[in-house]
Amino acid sequence: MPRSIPSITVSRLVAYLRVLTDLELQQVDYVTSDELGAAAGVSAHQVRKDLVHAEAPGTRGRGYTVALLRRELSSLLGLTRPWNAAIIGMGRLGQALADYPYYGNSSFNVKTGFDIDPSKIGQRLTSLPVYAMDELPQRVKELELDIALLTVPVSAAQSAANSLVEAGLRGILNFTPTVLAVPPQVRVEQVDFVAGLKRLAFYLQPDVAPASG
Amino acid sequence: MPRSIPSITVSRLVAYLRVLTDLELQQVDYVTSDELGAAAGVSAHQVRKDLVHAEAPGTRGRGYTVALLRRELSSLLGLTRPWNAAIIGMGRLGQALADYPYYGNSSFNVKTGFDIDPSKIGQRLTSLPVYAMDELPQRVKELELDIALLTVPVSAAQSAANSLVEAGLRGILNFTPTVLAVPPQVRVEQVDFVAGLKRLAFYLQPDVAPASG
DNA sequence: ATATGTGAATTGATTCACAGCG
DNA sequence: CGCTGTGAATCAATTCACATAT
Repeated sequence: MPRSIPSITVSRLVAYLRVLTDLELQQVDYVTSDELGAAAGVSAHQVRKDLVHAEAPGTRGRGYTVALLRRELSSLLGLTRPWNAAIIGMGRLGQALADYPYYGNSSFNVKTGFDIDPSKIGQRLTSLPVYAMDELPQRVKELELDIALLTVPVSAAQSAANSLVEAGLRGILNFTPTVLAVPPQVRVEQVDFVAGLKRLAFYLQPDVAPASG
Repeated sequence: MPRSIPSITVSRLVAYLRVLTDLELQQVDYVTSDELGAAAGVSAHQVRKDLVHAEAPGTRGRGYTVALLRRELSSLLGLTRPWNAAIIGMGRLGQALADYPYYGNSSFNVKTGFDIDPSKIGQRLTSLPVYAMDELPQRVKELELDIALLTVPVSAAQSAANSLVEAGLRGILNFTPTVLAVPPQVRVEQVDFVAGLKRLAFYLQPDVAPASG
């Protein structure tokens, strides 16, 4: 039975998981939908509806068991197995991602970088080895890569994505401001901070009414 | 008459604007809702509904005038005036953002950085000057800063946000995986790539049905 | 002919209200 | 008594269908 959860709900589940991880660190045992909602910026109603997807029953009168719910969400979101990632494009952003400390105790292992620039290949600009793009197919198999963090220039984004798909990667975290064309079995998630700036600009205008979201 | 457009619509308008900017560069004169939708990854119906908000009538039988629609969306989104931004937290990510080339011909000017680490202050790690956090209030006024790119460690995020609000900034682009508590006149947009990775992980699981979004 | 613009229909998501359980 | 779990009701967003303009 293939599960199917709307993308917007998945986003909130990710947010709950983050809060629960914090709470567990602080050794909090129980949390109510009210508290969880406040910390994640949504209503208690919303939290309870979302948690239907998790198989972690709460205790009426008391709330949810933090440890149990955290484990359950973690499992639901596929974070109990390791995922291997590579950074495609070792420019400034790629390098920053390579040394980003907050993958933390998470299930993501950033294994390597790729670049077309010969001057970046082989060296260790960061703590990661960097390979040439045409080594992608063999390295994907060798390192069992699942996910690409795509940080190439806009002009190279689609052709890089094509290579990724061909090499067998199934998830792309796309940092370029481009809508990538990929086959349906490949999932793309967008991380576009310039688009974020533009959304901000809209809402900062004096005659625009604040709308949540 | 304060305009009010749902956040999800604003996101799509930003995407259309990007496509239109490309088309204008390629000297394309007209674009249909069909083409625009394909390039932005949404349906033609959706495009036409969204463009109700823009005052740029299309030509029946022909489509929209690229230049006109681009200008209109740009104005609607508040991108015809300059916005001044500062980077809060000059770690790796902050430095990468400081030197990011694609603000391009956009209306965002990243003026300066701030940090609490004395070793980062004053120097020019990047092309930007870096000030101490306690200079924030005066610099916000002096440089007429509008927007903060928040790239401090998670543990410092809320207190930094408080300082930003107090100093009078009204827009925060939040790179930390935290839900910031801010007064209603302050807008926060989230850029959380680890959350993006986690959403990817969910959809990469073999028993999860692909849902769009 | 062709593609926009928009009311109506549909689908989906959120909020409500309250029964049920601890 | 407090808080979860969930059907029902509301609200919002998307899709459809077609009249309308060029």
